[in-house]
Amino acid sequence: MSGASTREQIVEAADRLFYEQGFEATSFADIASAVSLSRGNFYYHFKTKDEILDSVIAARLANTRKMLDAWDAEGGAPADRIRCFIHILIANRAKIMRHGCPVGTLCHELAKLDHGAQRKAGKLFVLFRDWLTRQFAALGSEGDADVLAMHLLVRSQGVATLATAFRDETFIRREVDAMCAWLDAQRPDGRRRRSAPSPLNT
Amino acid sequence: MSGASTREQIVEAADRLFYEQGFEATSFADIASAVSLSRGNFYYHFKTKDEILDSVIAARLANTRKMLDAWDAEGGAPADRIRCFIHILIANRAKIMRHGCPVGTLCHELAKLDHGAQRKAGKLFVLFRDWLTRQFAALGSEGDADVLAMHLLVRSQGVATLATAFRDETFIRREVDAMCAWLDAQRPDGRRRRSAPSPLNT
DNA sequence: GTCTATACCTGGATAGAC
DNA sequence: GTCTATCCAGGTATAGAC
Repeated sequence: MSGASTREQIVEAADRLFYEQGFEATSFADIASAVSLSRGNFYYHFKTKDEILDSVIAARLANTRKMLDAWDAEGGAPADRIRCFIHILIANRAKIMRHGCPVGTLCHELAKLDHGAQRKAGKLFVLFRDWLTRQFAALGSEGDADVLAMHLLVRSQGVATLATAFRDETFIRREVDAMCAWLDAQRPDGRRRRSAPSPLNT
Repeated sequence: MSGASTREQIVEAADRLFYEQGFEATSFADIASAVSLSRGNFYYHFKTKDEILDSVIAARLANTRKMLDAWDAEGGAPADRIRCFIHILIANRAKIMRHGCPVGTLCHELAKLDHGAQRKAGKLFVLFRDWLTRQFAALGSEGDADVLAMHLLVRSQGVATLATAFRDETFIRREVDAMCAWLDAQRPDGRRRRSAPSPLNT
């Protein structure tokens, strides 16, 4: 797999380091050593740190689009697709407990730095928002689709933040279950599917 | 009001700057100039940056306790007190849209830095969690009180994150209303108070 | 394309005069 | 308690040899 160009390797390493350590705390030297490049040579590929950030965000946008497209292509019901989204919290729980959500924490950091890439990073959220809106619309909640999409984003972001603070896996699973129960209750025909009654879904 | 000691002024300025710019992005020079001190003299009051962070967190803990105690002392019903908590999102919406939640963003940043003060910062969340748990218990939901408390923290943190990313005040108000409606539904006697049916509270 | 060397700046931290 | 001067580490960025 020598296929990845140096540039791609840099972006991949920077992506990981920005997530794990934060954008500001990650130095050129960190990224360079991660891809076994000399610091000097590094500048052949990227002139400034902001340029790397830009490429990292572009890569995340592309990867996110790919993931959402794959979920669309799988051909399940809209509710199943939304459950795929919710279950990211379970699948990535270890990383989330240590470093938070990659999207949420990046947006927060850039906001504090008053960084120009804020808007571009925000597009990651837009991607999820629009995709979720389409799923809820397909589910039959045309009028409220965007409101429901934002609500689901709220809950997943909140879970990520508190998972980082409390490092409690049981808590994550409980909230994920509550989100799925809430999803089941979003049925325009008014009928709700209730298995075990949850205090979070009343 | 020359009452505030230099030390107190430093902590206050650092508190504000850590919130607005982040801990790492705030330099000694920033804090020193904010309180009109020379950089050299600064070290008379605080030896290291971590020492300042420690004092800032201690101050935030004290202020939070004071606020929660005040809400307790006001003597309203538990549900009213919880509504006070929820409405922080409205009261502080301008700052939240620019810098996020002071607690959530600090915990996130310290987690990325793998900073020793992580645990201490997490106590801010513990403070809110325990207080909310007591309110929900007083409301009559003894068994689920902590689960409900965490759920409310989840939603407020999620709203803060997305408010920063989207800068949408309408969204904040809508989610706050949904949280209040959800609160109204948390009645152990099974009766729900419904005014306008909301898609987020079913 | 890759390397070494280096200029330049900022930030944390100290010493010591006043 | 406050100041100036200063040291040192680390980070961004450039020049130029190979």
